Amino acid sequence: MNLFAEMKTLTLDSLAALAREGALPQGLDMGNVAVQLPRDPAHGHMSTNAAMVLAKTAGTKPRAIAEPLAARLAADPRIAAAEVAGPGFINLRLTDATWHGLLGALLAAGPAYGRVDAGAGKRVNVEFVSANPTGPLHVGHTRGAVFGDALARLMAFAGWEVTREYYINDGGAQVDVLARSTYLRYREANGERVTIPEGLYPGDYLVGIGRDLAARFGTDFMESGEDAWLPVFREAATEAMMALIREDLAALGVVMDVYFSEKSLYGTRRIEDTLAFLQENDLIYEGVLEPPKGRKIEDWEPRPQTLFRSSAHGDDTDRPIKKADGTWTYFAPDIAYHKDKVDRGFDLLIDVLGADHGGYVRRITAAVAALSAGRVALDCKLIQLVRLFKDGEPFKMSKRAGMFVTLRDVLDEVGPDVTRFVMLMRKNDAQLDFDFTAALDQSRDNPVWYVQYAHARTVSVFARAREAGIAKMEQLSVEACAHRLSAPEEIALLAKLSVFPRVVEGAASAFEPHRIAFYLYELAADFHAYWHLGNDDPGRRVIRSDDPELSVARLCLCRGVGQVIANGLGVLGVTPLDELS
RNA sequence: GCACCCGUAGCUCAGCUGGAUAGAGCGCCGCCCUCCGAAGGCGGAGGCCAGAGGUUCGAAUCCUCUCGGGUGCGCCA
Repeated sequence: MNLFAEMKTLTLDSLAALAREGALPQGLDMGNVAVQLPRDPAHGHMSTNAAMVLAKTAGTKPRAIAEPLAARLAADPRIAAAEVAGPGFINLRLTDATWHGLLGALLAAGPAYGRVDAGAGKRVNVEFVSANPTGPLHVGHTRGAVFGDALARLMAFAGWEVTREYYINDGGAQVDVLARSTYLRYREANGERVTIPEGLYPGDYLVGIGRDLAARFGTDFMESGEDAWLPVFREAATEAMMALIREDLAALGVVMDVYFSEKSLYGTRRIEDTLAFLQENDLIYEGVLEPPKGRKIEDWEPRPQTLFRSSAHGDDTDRPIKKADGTWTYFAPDIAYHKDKVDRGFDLLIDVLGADHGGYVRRITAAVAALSAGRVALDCKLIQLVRLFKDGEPFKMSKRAGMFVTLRDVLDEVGPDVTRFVMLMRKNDAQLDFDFTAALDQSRDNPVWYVQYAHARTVSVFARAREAGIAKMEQLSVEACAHRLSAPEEIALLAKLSVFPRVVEGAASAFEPHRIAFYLYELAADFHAYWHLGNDDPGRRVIRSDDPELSVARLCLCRGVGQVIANGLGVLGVTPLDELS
């Protein structure tokens, strides 16, 4: 049930009726007509801008549209009052019965409340993390993982069919570096003293893999040349790293649907075929790039390369797909990979990337536009840096990875739920300061705790009700008692609950899961405020042993709040708590 | 030099794709509570939305320019 959608439909129907009657010109563009949430509660529960938006093209004054429209809207049984106000807004106040109906629908829908059909079953591919398989995931990856997964959940909740995907960069030079680093650990496990030279990966996490390989191959590769062991070690080390990464993601609550290997693109003509396709469309040519202006590159010399004409699709320059020595740049397999995604029939592609990949967005977007002839949109979301703090001090690096704070380090400090919520309290393109101490604080200052506390209250109140002997609790239905919810704060709370589907819709269409987190914080604040009213005035407590019917009505309201918090947290991938530790 | 992101209360940030008198938390000031309906509650001050133009009924939001911060810019991915 989406009251905003219902009211918008009603508004559009009313406008159509006015047009039929000749009160409005036929065929007006209704695209900008909206039903909105007024900032000021004095302006009613909802308002519509229809009269102002249409006045100009209708060749009349806003009030000339607003008056008859308001009269029609007011005739609807769900609407208590429709008043023309300000420059031409129509402010709507809904009847109490409408709100009571909403609560019934909410509780009936349960976990499905808030789902919308904006995606209409269209298919979206969300690619995220896609870290090089050369070590454990670090904080930066963690934020990307949390964002990508929450976005995937959000899109699914908004009616999209979602595929979560991880692109394994196992084709480039960095996996050779990994193999060499692992080989040294293998020698170490065979009793040799090794030092890891500059340029190789020094992290402790390779020690165990070296040991495993020593157990598997004994000393077989101690005397061989690199040609012999490199492919073996590359394969084994990459596999081990991906296992590690899957475990890290699982610990965070992230499960991918598809792991796509870059390597699978080589030797299968898939890159060649993709480029041939572009060639046919005159998007590939041999040429020489201009050096970037205003920036000195020491050893710049013009070289002929194979270039992709990305400037034909919105990029500011063309991009190399082959190095001067004729081998592929990373861009070539990336194009083939995105071609594969397009061919798999997705309607929308989303890439979640680190902010340092900002310069890459234009060219890959151009590539997808070219590959799909504009049918498939690619949207790249850039994830900004995370700065970690503990007790106000910058958080120190990990012991096991040697250089960076790992996902495991973060989980060890605060656990997956807190990590996820905190990382979703900020827009993806804003830098995030994450203070472990503050994130575990039990006070209003801490949004995670505040929202969880609200949920726990909506649960614990039922135990209190039983203790208080609310006898008819189990027998009374929402329908039978909801009419007792008439206090302004109760209607206001119901109105807040009615906004949830609308928030979901907006967040999904903007690819902004953080909106859910902020909504939940607001809802929690409203609920706590409602709850506290009972401290000063026992008559406003949820549980009134002298009035079981009213108690049950208020319990239903609590359950509704709890349900929405649980649903919202579900979208964020955070487990709602029934009690606080 | 060019491109992208950003600039909102003293601080950290929201602002529902253009709506009405710009919001929250912290900090500050005032009042209340010390009750297991616990880990606090209520209220107040605080703003030229970086600046200047433009678009229109209406701009923090869209366009242009300026200033200030971040990121990136062939042979890494």
